[in-house]
Amino acid sequence: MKMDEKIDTKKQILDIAEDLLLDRGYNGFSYKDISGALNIKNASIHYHFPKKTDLGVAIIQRASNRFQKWAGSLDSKDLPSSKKLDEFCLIFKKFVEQKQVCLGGALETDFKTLPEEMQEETRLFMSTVFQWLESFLMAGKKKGELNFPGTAKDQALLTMASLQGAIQIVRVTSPASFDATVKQIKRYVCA
Amino acid sequence: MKMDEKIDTKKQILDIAEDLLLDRGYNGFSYKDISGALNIKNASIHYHFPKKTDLGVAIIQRASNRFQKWAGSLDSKDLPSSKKLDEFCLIFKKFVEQKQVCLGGALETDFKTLPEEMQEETRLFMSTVFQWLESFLMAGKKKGELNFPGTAKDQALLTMASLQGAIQIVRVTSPASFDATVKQIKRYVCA
DNA sequence: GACAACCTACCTACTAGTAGGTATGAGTAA
DNA sequence: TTACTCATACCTACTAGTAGGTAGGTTGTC
Repeated sequence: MKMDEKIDTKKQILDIAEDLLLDRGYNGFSYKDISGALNIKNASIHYHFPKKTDLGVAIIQRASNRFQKWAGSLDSKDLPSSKKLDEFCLIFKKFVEQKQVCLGGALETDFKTLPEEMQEETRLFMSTVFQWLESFLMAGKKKGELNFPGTAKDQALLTMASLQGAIQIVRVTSPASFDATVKQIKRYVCA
Repeated sequence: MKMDEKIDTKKQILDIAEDLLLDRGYNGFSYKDISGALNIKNASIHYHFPKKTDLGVAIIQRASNRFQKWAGSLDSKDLPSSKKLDEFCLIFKKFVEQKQVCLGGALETDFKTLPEEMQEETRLFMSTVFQWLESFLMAGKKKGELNFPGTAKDQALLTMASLQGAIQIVRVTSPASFDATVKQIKRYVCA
């Protein structure tokens, strides 16, 4: 097998495992689900990711890198803060369409059952997102484009909690309830 | 064995199963965890709850009854809306102290792996909570004790999503972040 | 004697994970 | 060119342990 085919399989495993994680939680999928979907054997997954922990850590790290790339790209754009906030909400909106939850929500709910390494990666990932969100909100307020009481940290917590919760609530209501929640957030912060 | 001992075991099973559900999710615990904690055998749990589905449904129904009793009791009290909102947040705060998530959040995250009956019970439970929250907010606004833009339904969605998300976020931050989120919600709605 | 509440003993299916073998291709060396 | 070596990426075949669940027996109480 060629080099690029090897990389491809590893990437496919990650893609499917990430989907399964956001669909059913860390304890809701097994190597069998992945191998079945890719038409390979369980042992092949163990070759790329010896332990399920390794797979879990890889998913979080990849998502973390993806977010940092996304954030860096958005920061360099000259857009009004409300449009940037829309972009942030759009990340979640994409999960809603597939009735998936966000990575943070999935991992936090399963947190107590996660191996230590995954717990640590989850903390790092969430802290990265929170740092970006807080400084984004702070900058927006400074520019007079956003408006909220309290500290940017408080508002970042509320915003993140709302989006994370709203995405889960969609599973017992409808995608429209996510839009309604976003609309309500924006009524508050978009001055 | 006496009647009340039977009832007691069944109640203990429910208590422990509910704790496990809020700790680790529906796929994160097994009959073994319950039987071990109660020093009984797996088969005894199957006597009271033939299928895990039956156990899951019973947990949700009990929580739903508990909430309706709670809501009925609060509605009959003559308290300012902001105090009543505090009481509602206090339900969640109790979970935070044990680093548990709320029932809705746990079930929604595992939703796609739940048996059909549990999915339906989850929808009913959440709809009960939402109905109460919406009419509570509406009444509070009418009395001039609460203040929010948009409809009471929109605000109910935002409030619920925030609390549900905040409780989960505690697992990667600290209990203080829950308090900060609640404070932020109240800055908006408590006129 | 009937029934409730438990038990032992078992089942099948699945879990993550391992040991060891094989096919393929790239790199080197005569 | 051929032949040897090596690593990659997969495989078969297996393990021990756990999952939810069942059949049928025992015990204590009305």
